[in-house]
Amino acid sequence: MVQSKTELFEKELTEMADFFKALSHPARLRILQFLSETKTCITGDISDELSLGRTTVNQHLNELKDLGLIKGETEGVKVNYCLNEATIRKVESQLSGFLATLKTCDTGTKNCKI
Amino acid sequence: MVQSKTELFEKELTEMADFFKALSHPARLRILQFLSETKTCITGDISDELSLGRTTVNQHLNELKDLGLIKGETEGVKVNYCLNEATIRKVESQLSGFLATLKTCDTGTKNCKI
DNA sequence: TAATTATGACGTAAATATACGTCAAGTAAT
DNA sequence: ATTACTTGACGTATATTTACGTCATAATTA
Repeated sequence: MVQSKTELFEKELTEMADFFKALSHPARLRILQFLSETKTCITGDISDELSLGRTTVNQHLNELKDLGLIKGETEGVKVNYCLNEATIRKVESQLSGFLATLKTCDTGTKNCKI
Repeated sequence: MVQSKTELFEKELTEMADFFKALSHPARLRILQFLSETKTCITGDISDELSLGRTTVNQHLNELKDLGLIKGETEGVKVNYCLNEATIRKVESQLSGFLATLKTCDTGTKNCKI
């Protein structure tokens, strides 16, 4: 029992950490950016855009999909990927909310060494 | 040469991803929260607060320090840890800036399957 | 000075993430 | 019907992360 201590933390923190994790790889950021830039639902091989193999990109897509950041709707053989703007807005407010509450002590206060 | 393809992405995306990665673990979020809540510079063992060993916490602290999210100033034997609010604000604006630009296509547009 | 305390450096086992190849199955085109 | 195409499932090698123990070192304290 060396690992997996995440259950020791509050659910909210863990959930937030999961969203940050989804955004912690340049390929996934690029995918989100790409889906947004094209202003369409992209079908099929996004791997042409990134310099990564199809299966790798698919893995990244699934991670984004699992967290609800993108949608992937099957249409025949192909799959249309779109941003899920609802979740993105939720994440945006949750994460910036967290960061916004982080305040340092005021300079001069007891124990404030800044 | 199986990995480390991050150099294939734009520097800006990679830098953002690095910040998000620093925030992708509940222990590190908890540390930031704790440093903020106490409104002081905490000296010494934050591991009392989390249910993690000292060396583990130290590792997390170093990751946060490497990215400039916290400061750790040595004072004798002890070390005072504080939030680095400047960097936190930078990350905050970077994050919301990135997410804010992510827009889906408009419903009804060609290739928009929403 | 000796004991205690605080921290850093180093090593390491287990877990997880990353990148990709291969195969299978379903759909569409010929 | 056969072929080509698109995707998902599975396996896997390598890299990285996580959690921690141990030892070393420097600074206090007794």
